[in-house]
Amino acid sequence: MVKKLTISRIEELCAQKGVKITHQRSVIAKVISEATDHPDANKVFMRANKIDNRISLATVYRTIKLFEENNVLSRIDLGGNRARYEELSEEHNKHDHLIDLDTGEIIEFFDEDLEKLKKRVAEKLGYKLIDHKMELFGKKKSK
Amino acid sequence: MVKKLTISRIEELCAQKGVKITHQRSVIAKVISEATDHPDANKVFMRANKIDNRISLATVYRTIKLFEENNVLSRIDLGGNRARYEELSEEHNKHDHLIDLDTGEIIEFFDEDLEKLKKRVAEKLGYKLIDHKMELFGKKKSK
DNA sequence: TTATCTGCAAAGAATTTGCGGGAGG
DNA sequence: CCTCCCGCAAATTCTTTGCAGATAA
Repeated sequence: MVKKLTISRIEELCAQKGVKITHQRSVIAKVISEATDHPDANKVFMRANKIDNRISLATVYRTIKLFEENNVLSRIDLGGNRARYEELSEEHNKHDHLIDLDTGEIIEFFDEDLEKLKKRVAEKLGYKLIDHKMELFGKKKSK
Repeated sequence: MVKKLTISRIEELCAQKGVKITHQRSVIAKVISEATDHPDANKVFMRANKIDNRISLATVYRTIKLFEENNVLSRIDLGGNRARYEELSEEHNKHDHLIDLDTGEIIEFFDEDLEKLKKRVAEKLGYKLIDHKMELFGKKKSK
């Protein structure tokens, strides 16, 4: 054991779901929970490894997959090849992404009407909406 | 020259945009235009290669990239690792995807209100909406 | 000819896996 | 001990590229 880290939301969720939290998993969870930039696996690795250099890239991948399978983490596609990740928010915090095509900046947003409409559209097709992903790509309007 | 193929919509678009159409590009365009299953690069290769075995996987990748850059093709993320593709529809035909979580079936749909709302949400954030991707994941409601 | 395009095989990048050693019951 | 976990390095998988010949303008 190295030191006790504050418990991240991901870690809480894991506890709820019965996913065992080891030291490295805890560090990886913390890194992802605290990230605001939707890091890819390698970024997560670098940050986690900086906190504790006993953490390997393989473990980062294994852990991310474990988290994904247990729905405490979500993979997002922001164009480009590598997968990027973010903490899976609670239902009422779930947000979408708007990517600034000029700067690459990612704006998170939530729109109640949009969420309702998604649900309604799925219903109309005979489906119960379980999950969804949406990315808007836009350019800032010069005032 | 082997034989004259019917001209696909992708090919038309290329002509419009001044993208040179070679024999292999024509075959690849045709394969993608006619596909209804959002094939990945390898599937496109196998189908194109079946039509004309002078077509290599490298060319498929190069051509897909060319098409993507010229906006006659769009890459979609349906979960899983590989990129998948579909013909880019005209503006008024642009659709989203609903993925059946039980069967993996992909349902294409278009909802006018949803499109308008997306645009409005982007505006509200100060952006002009250029493009967007949306996938809904749901389960069929047992009647 | 001159520029562009292709196939092939090799290189790269991202992700996964086999294996033997470790950590914690 | 027993089981699950981890680091390491090798293996896979998907995609890109260098090169020399083929094609087309």
